[in-house]
Amino acid sequence: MVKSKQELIYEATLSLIEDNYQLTQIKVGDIAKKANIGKGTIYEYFDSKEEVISEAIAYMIKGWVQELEDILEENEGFEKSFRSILRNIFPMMEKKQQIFMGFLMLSKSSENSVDSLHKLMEKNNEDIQKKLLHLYEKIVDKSLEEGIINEKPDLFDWYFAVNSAIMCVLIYEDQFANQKVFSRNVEYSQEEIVEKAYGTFVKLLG
Amino acid sequence: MVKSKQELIYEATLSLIEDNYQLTQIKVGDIAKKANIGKGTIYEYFDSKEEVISEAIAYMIKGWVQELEDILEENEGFEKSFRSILRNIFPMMEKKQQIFMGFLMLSKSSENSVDSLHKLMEKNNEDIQKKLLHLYEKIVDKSLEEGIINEKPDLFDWYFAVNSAIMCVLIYEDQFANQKVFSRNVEYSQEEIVEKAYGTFVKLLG
Amino acid sequence: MVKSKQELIYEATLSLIEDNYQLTQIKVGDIAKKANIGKGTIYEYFDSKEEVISEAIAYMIKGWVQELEDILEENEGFEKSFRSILRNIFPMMEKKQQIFMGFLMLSKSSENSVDSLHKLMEKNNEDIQKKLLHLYEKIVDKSLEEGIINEKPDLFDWYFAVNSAIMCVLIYEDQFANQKVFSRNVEYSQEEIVEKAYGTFVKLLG
Amino acid sequence: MVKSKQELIYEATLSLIEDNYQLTQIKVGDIAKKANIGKGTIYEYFDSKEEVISEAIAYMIKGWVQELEDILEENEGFEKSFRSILRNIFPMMEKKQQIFMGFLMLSKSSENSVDSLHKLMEKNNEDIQKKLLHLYEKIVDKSLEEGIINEKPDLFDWYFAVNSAIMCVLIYEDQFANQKVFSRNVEYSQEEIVEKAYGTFVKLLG
DNA sequence: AATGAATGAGCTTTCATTCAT
DNA sequence: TATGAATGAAAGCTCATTCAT
Repeated sequence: MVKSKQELIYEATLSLIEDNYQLTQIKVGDIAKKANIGKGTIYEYFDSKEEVISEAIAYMIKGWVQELEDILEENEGFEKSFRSILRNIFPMMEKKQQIFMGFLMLSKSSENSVDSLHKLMEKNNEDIQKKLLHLYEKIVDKSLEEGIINEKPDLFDWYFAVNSAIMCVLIYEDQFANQKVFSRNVEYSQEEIVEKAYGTFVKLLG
Repeated sequence: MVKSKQELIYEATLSLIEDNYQLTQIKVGDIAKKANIGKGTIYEYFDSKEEVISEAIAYMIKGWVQELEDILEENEGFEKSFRSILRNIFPMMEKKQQIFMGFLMLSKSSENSVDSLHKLMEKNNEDIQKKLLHLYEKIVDKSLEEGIINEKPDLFDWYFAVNSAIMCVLIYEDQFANQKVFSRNVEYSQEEIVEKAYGTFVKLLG
Repeated sequence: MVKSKQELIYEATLSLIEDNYQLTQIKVGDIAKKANIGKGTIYEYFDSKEEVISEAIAYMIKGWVQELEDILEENEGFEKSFRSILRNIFPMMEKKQQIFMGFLMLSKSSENSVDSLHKLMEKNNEDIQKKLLHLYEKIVDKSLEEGIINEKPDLFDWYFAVNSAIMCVLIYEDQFANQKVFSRNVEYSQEEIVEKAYGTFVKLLG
Repeated sequence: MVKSKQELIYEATLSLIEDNYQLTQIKVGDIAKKANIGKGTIYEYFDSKEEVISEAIAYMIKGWVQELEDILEENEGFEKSFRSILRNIFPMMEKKQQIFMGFLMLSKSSENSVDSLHKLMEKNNEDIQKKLLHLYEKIVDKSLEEGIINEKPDLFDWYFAVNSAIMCVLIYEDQFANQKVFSRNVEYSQEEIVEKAYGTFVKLLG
């Protein structure tokens, strides 16, 4: 299938983010160059640089959330599904940590922001937050069905529990993996971290 | 006591951040205006705008960590101290969420960053991370002394536990307080959240 | 009769001018949209945007001059004809004042102009100027025939006299009609202005 | 006396207009180069390119009107003064015809204009128009005092009379001087044109 | 030491023009 | 013949930094 120009532009943008550009210093010219198209072409499809970036990110995140939902749909048991989800966080983290963490914490912080990039992102944020919350709830409901937890806790509590499990992976990857902490290597296998993460959920809600 | 020029500049910068400027769009001119000094003066004390911002942030965070350590030093019991720490997160969040969350997740993400602001921040990050880890460990050690937990867990585990407790406050403030989630208000009192946060630590390590 | 593509393009262009676009900010895309044709099509018939605009204007002016000449051809007496011409200036002014005034003063001013639109216009100017002069002369000759004036004055004098009569209408419409001048309304009926304009010619040459 | 930066910028702009740039295609970079200053400097003194150009023109015109008023103040008799004014039009025309004619016809034409340059000009136009009208009235009043005309005509009539006299000079310079019209040279001396122009005023109001 | 006027590199965006279909 | 997606040169404007005072 031929990629639409939009997708081409999204992917060029995301690949710049992978190259560790900070969002705010991505240049339209860079995107065009990566995508092998003219600068002007970008403006045929988007109204501004900010729109390109914010939509590219939304595009990526929606993809991620979808991937994780697909895992749930496979109708394996809760534990298997959730562990599989956690395991899938690793490759997602690989290159796009900032975005990943940023969006897990999609926040009202930029509410009064003067920055137009952030203003535009908020338009997508609500939608993404909804999708994410929906995914979290599916996870929780599955654990309920299987009796892993006995009774559905408050919204905040189950949100925080799922989030913490995922955070476990993120924090490990972001701050411990391949690094010395207190001059000590703190290395675990991926499977060990998944174990800890899964355990976090159970401890918090079980 | 007379404020040093540096401090004057730090505070002007931080006050801009409180005004919800995105880091990357703070202008040297704005800082100078806030500080009531000339633009040129800033360059007598710093080599670049990036240096000003990153050091201002480091200055703020070190202050925060110090404040939290001071609470521990007051030699109240563990539970009282830790709850007091958690309670102190709220005002810190108030205006500087982005920074706060950003630094809790001080990460290797910007490792290869093209962005010079982030490059400079890393110089301070290691130092700050060390201070933070140190604070976390003091917390954990205190809980050990009092038998709240029985045996010192692995570095990653205790780090994650303290971090999760703090995250509980952050996530509540950032994503639930004063907002509808799933069209529902999910309001808790500050004390209820402190309760949940403290409980998180206990559940994870207890 | 089917309109030629060229005419279609001229009319789209002129209608943009009526909409009060400044000449220099008319976009090829706007013309194409107005004309309901593709942008590329315009370049099948014209070499550049400037050519389109300058020829559209020439097309319009030649039309005007022709209209005025037709009035003279009707073989009414001089006074009736000239008054009729003056009366016909009003609707011409309506929407295209800038053009109208610009062309009455078609000038050598743009002689060394760097601007390519004006360079191209000059190609048409000479032709239009000739037509206009010819019209003026016909008017003067008619007045001679009827003894309104006794003897044919110098070229500059009769040109200036006809021009002043027309200017009388233009200046009234452009600067007095529907406006306060010195905080006073200075309103005349169209017929009163025609009277003044006609009188101007007679006073200057009679 | 040292020229203010503003004046420097005005003069650079006006000198570009003398070089026959069309207003709309003057580049900020050109102005800066002419003025021997950096592009950025211009934005220290003006908010936009349009502001620079429109204020430069207003600056020039106010200068002209002042020059002509000064002549009236010299308290020579009417005829001498008015002829002197007319004589002074020639050098003003020399290089800035477009502007000169444009402003004599300062018009409501651009009222609904989409073009921001013209929008800004209008802010100055009213002021300039007032000054011009004031000058015209002084001329007329002087002619009244000396009995050149018997009774003060209507506003429109005296405005049109003075304007026509000036137009006589302008049209001669713009369309006849140094040009062939109908293949004939139509050359007059400057003094002959002043004679015709003065005569126009007298014929129209006398 | 402190300043802020001056700078110009570097950015986003526009739009006339081309050309494959 | 007609098209409009693609282009990239060109322009306005911003702002970190310098440096004469």
